[in-house]
Amino acid sequence: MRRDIFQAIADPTRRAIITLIALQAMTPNAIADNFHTTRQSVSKHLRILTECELVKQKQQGREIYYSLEIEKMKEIDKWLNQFRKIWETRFNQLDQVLSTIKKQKK
Amino acid sequence: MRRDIFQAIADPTRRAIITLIALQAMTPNAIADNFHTTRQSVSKHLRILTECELVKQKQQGREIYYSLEIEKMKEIDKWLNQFRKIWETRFNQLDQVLSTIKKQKK
DNA sequence: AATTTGTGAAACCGAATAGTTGCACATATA
DNA sequence: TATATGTGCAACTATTCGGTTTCACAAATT
Repeated sequence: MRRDIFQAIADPTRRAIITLIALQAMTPNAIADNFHTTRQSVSKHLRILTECELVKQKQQGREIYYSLEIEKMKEIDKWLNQFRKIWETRFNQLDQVLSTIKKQKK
Repeated sequence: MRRDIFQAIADPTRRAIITLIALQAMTPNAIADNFHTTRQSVSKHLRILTECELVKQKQQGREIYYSLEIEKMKEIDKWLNQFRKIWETRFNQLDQVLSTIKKQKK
């Protein structure tokens, strides 16, 4: 049972949930109303999101409000950093390297 | 057969492949040498990465060099933008909204 | 021409996944 | 107290996934 942030955002429903609760905390029922799925299904997604600490909950009587753990989202951004360095470079390094390899082989 | 970029980067081996070929194009065999897996397994991952246009290939005789389609990576960055706006805000908006909802209910 | 090498793809398998159904439990409300 | 509501969780099912094995084919090498 792999439970990392990349596996968590792989599912489109979970990405939609994340976007939905990013700005305001919501209950599972309220979240489910926004999709063509059941409350139980949303509950399962929330469990997965909670397990990888992407989401936090606040009990409010019998209702549970879920909201995004925004700090955790930075981890994706952090992973992207290595590629950001590349795409910020003007010329196409990849083609350069490729032709370099080609030359070395000859 | 859902084939989007988020599902593509969900697998840790695929993320490793992406990192590996980000700076220089490599053949499937060369890639496989870097992991504890078979060439066929890598080939399957490359197929998935190709299907969602994260990777491009260049035939070189009987060898095929795979390299990262760096532009495609920007799509993840683009998706992150909506959250970047939030985490760049100093105070915690989420708690604010939550207490607002609480007040409205009373 | 025969053999080796690099590759894609199909068939198969065990594990994981998303969703549904049903149940249990706690908190509201009548 | 009885009923309605909000929720988590377990069991089940169909589908997908990652990996292995096997085969086919084309390009190099002998």
